[in-house]
Amino acid sequence: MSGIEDVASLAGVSKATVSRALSGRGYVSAETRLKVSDAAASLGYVVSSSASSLVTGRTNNVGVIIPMINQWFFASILEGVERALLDRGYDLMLYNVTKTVEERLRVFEYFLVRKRVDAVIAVTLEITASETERLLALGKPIVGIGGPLAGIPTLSIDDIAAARLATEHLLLLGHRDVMHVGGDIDEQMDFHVHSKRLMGYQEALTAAGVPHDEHSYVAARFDIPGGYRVGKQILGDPRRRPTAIFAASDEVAIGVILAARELGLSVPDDLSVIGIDNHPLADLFGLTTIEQRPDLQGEQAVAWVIRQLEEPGWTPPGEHTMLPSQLIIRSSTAPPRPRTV
Amino acid sequence: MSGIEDVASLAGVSKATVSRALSGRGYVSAETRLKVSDAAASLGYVVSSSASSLVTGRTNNVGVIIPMINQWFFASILEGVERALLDRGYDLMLYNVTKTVEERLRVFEYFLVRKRVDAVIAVTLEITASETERLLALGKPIVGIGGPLAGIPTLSIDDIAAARLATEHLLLLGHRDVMHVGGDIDEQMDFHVHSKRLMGYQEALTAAGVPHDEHSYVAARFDIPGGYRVGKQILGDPRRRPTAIFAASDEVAIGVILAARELGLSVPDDLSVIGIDNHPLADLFGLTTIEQRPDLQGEQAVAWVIRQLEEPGWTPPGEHTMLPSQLIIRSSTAPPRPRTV
DNA sequence: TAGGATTCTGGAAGCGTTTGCAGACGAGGG
DNA sequence: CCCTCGTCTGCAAACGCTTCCAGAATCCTA
Repeated sequence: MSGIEDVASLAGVSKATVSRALSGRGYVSAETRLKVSDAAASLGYVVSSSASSLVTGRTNNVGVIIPMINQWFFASILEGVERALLDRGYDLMLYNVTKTVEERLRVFEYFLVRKRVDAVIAVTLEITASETERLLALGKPIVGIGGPLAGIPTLSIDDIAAARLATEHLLLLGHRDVMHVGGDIDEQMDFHVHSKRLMGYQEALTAAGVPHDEHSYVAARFDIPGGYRVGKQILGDPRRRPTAIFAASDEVAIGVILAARELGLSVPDDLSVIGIDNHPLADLFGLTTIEQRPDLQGEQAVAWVIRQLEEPGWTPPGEHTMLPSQLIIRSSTAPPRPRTV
Repeated sequence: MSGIEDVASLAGVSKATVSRALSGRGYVSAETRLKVSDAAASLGYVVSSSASSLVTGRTNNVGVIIPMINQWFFASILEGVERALLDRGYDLMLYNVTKTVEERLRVFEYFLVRKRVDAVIAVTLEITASETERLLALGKPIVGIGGPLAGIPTLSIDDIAAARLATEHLLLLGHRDVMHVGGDIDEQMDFHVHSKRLMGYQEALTAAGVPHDEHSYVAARFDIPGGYRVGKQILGDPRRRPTAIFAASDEVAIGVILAARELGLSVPDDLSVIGIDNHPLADLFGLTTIEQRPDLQGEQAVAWVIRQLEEPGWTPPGEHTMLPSQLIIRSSTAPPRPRTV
């Protein structure tokens, strides 16, 4: 491995000039710049990032804390973040933080603090006050996806509005017996998504004067099998069966659809189903849904974090930014079948 | 941020001793070690990894090149790799390399070379000879998941054997009309998985003396909608319809099952379906499959790479290691329905 | 008790960059 | 014609660690 010294002597200039020529900082004549880059290329020289970081204090790394990878929402965020970071010449350091206490501790106490990252993107991180404090104490830009989260700028869709929109769609079709299959409130891995979607659902019903109680909401594991299991349970009992279900995610919704099919129920004739996400499988199941784009959320988070890095003093607009989401109507929702008296 | 100097003066020792005490290298008395770690803790000191890397030449980073994240197989590998690396105190640098030529170039020419990683794990990387050469030229440990790949150690399941096993299971049940829905040979994102699974299928049929031709194999996009589309196509035509389908992945198999259901066909009464993976959804669909554990493959790759790092000269056993995989029988396969004459 | 081996510690020399400072040079304005 | 200003370059001092080396203290062993 050749160092800057070798390039300097080959190009017939000093190390300082090589550094300036290659980094584009400070004055270098066009002619010298060319000589230097030729020399560097012919030697296959690349700057040592450790040496460079040591003096500049910048690592060109961004740490990403994410609770899981193997799920559409999270994987999409990660893809978006990765793409955006690489585009801007930053590297991505991945920290998959699960529920385990010791793992969380390790990441917070140890990894993030070692001067390895310039900034942090925290994805739906349920975080304690002391952890927030620790992150802020780093003095590094940090943006959360999800939220809101006291003290750090976050972005997400407006979960309440999205849930309201979904529920209103069902109400508008004429449904009066709408159940909500959501995530377990006690088990939300993130910033209260589950309770916010439940809230939006309740708001819509209340506004429309449609009665609802605690039996209108059932918790499910947040994936297809989870939706399936709850779907089987709810739909198996004809007296309990609603005319429409608002599922808190497309995966749950698809599980419900599978359960309905298995019970011989037609969607949407016997049951309307709506979800949230616009998951890649939504189209296959004709699922009406509220779209969100986690990849774009990832890109946005990167943009903010980089902007803070390159323009000190700048801060993201507002504590919690809500991205728009829109209704996509497919074939899983329809007016309720006229009641056979 | 306090430096080693501060810790040294607080503990009343030299920088050298602090370094030794904290890193555990060289002689330090128990008493001094304690003083030093107390001082470090009270100052919130952590070593600067740039400074440390600069002198040791080690970054404690491992680069992971992966073609996609949003798919069970890849996400699982990534989770396995991440967990294993963090456990050993290494950080993970993520490079999501898609098909784009310029992106590949950028990663190979630029990112990996900047002295930022100690080793590389390449996941199902379809790689040119010159790229391989470039990777090897880094002189850094590198392990591939997938393979084989000339010159670098790789690991994967034995795709041919797995496909053979799956096909044999169908043959053993008495099927003679078995089709294969696989990936597009021309589009394989990785180390010839698709052609190897096709080959295993053909081998099994040939060995059993069951005739097969180019019409026995149909290419599908490698996901649920892909399997669904091809399933609709194959199963829609009663004259063409086989009694069993071996799908090259569980996602494709699930798509086929969905198509069959939609056509009013019963699985397994009218059609047996088997896949490969043991995807989380396999259980929900009662899918018989050949299990593989991408997370363990990831962990294994990490183990090899770290061992090479910590024990110079050691190399993984063999060029291409094949992991065992096993048949999991569920309800999607059964003997063919007796022919109604 | 002497002498070597072992344990412990500090000084100082790097590791490979970036950057402040100063000097050199040419151009342009008064 | 002199002075200033903008451009260009090199010297040398960091940046914050690790580690070689040498010296001191302690412990065994003969």
